[in-house]
Amino acid sequence: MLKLSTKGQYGVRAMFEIAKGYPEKPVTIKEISEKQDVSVSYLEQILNKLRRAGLIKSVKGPGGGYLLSKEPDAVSIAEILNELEGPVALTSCLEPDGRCVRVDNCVTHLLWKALGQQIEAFLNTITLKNLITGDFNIKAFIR
Amino acid sequence: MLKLSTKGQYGVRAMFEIAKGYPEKPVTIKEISEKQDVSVSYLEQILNKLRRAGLIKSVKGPGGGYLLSKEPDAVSIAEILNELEGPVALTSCLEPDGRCVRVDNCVTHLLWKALGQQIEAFLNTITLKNLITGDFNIKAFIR
DNA sequence: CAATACTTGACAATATCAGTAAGGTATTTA
DNA sequence: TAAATACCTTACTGATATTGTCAAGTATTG
Repeated sequence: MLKLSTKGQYGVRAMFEIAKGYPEKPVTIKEISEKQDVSVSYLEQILNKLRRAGLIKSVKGPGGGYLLSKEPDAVSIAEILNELEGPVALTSCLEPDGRCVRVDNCVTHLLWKALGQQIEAFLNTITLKNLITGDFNIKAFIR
Repeated sequence: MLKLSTKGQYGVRAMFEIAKGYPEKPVTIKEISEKQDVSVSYLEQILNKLRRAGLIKSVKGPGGGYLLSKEPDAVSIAEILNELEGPVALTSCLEPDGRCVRVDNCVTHLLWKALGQQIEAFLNTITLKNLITGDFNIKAFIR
């Protein structure tokens, strides 16, 4: 249960590659495609969204590519996934524009909301820098 | 992102209704259907799985219905969702029978694994009793 | 024995996902 | 200034999973 879409997964991996070029070296789609084994076409869709959201900047022409807009440790996984898949919304009534007819007598509403917050909180603490250095601590979050 | 299927949602709500009858009063599908606004046919599929998994027992004949197999505070939300949707597996390579070709150089593998564990840990601590009394503490999990 | 309730399996409409394809636009370097 | 490089946009399609419905049973009890 609770699958992450490939767009989200690939997006994070693409951002990881771009982050490695920070702050100077633009990373091309082709490089990302080869290193992360994702088609150029598909990556274009993904990077487009991320660029429009301001997470990355593009540099055209030979020697061009993509650059991170801010420092790797200022980009959380939550931000990336939010742009590609929207916010965590375990049920449709928890979506930004969703309304729940049953809210008041819905015993599970609070449960899903709490879990969603828990997930967001986790993803907010992990950044691209953590991914690069590999030093995010699993145990810190489990109690 | 990260949607829960209706089967999982309805399943938890159905278990909540059944839990309210614990330990004596069998709860019929029809009652659940009316109180939780889910079709009888669909509930049959869901309750079937839960019964086969041993989470509930069925009593046939007039006055029959479904009963919880164990105490409400011994049934976690994780158990219910596990039966209906399988274990948390954010990516296909984290599924029970999945193998990841890229594991070794996959920077995100550990990340998704950690998040999955975090989610499972949360769901393991919430029980049907918590749902009934409404006293699960959100703040306890967020740091 | 009739009412009530559970059991099973087949099936279909939708929606979402995952990915491809084609053609266009912009920029830089030689 | 032209060729190379790279990004941009839109449309489309096949696969898969979800979300149920429907029909025809079987079992139990009052």
